[in-house]
Amino acid sequence: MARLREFEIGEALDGVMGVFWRQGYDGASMQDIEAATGLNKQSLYRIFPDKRAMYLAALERFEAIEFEKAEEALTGPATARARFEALFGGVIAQAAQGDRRGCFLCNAAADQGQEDEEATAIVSAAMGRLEKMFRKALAISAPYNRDRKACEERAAALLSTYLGLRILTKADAPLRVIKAAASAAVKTI
Amino acid sequence: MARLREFEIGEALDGVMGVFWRQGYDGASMQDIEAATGLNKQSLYRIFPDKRAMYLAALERFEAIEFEKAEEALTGPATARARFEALFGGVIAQAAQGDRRGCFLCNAAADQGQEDEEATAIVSAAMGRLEKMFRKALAISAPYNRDRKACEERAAALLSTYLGLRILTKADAPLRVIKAAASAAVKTI
DNA sequence: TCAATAGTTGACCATTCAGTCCGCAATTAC
DNA sequence: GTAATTGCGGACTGAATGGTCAACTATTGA
Repeated sequence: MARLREFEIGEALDGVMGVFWRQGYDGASMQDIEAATGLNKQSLYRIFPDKRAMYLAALERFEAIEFEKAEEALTGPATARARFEALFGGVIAQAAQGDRRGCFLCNAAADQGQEDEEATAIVSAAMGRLEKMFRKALAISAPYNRDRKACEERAAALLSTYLGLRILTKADAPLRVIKAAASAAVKTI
Repeated sequence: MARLREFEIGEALDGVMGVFWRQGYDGASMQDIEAATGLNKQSLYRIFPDKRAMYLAALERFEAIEFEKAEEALTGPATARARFEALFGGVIAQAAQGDRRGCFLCNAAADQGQEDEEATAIVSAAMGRLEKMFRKALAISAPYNRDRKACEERAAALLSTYLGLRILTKADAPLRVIKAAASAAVKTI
């Protein structure tokens, strides 16, 4: 006996995510969020208790999307090297298209690292899961299917490179450097 | 015929840097900066025209300090691998001591990337210089002293890993992962 | 002594911000 | 129709912000 919601929460969350991704927590005002979602404050506050909840929800949504993309790249091809070529290729393509937003999780680490433990926990957990995914992706090929230590180390190094690539993207580094880094990193596999 | 300044601008700048490093631009209020420097607003505003100038000056100071440290690590030892072992060892030591501030330049990229072109330019230039320094540090050893492409690619990959290490530090990743990443990265040299 | 600058304290201003509230129209189920 | 909810718009609040100003003391060189 009540009116139904006219928009998808997911779509609103996409808008929220975009703003925080681009502008950070403090850099995004409620006005920006209203504009990005096409909703007004009241509708937003009906869904989320406060701005921080919007941020955390956006962060978690980003993580989910990011994981889906990474999983696709890292399970499709049949060799470890091809898998990471696919993953890093996506980063390069993004940078080549002028998308300089970088990685929202990295941004969040820098943005909220000292202020919001919950945000840091989300980021930290995401990186842990990513590392695990990297290890699994490596374990399809030799020597990583036999040598556990090599697998762990390589996964950690690739994760580090991956995050670095996204920082370089955000920092507007020349595409040449981004491509070179990705290329060299893949060759180590 | 005038009273002399009673503090060192450099010391004040160190305080300013610490605050922005930890809290980001928007996250740092003038009150925080007053507390960190031990100066009051008026004295601060006599040195800097506004808050943004303080931020940019702090960023440049960080870059200078960071470069000095990197230069020391990357010119001391006699082999390329030992040089990067020294550099990454510093990052690990910092993380091991619980210093989770990460890299101010990376933070700045995330924090001010979309808002302040000058900050982005500083960050971008710093990364360019860092890449150049990495190349020079590699060029002492084979095959990088002969193979220019290998040198460029390796330098880019190491830069990416280096930035990634600092993000992992900021994101509170387990020390195990940071160490593993550094170890594997150094082995690729 | 005098002029000029440094430094401190506290008041002050305009703006912005997150968050709340109210009124109104629209939509749904009963 | 009625009750309940959604969405919109605008007004509003209290707090915090960056930045300025004025008044006062202290220190310096001439």
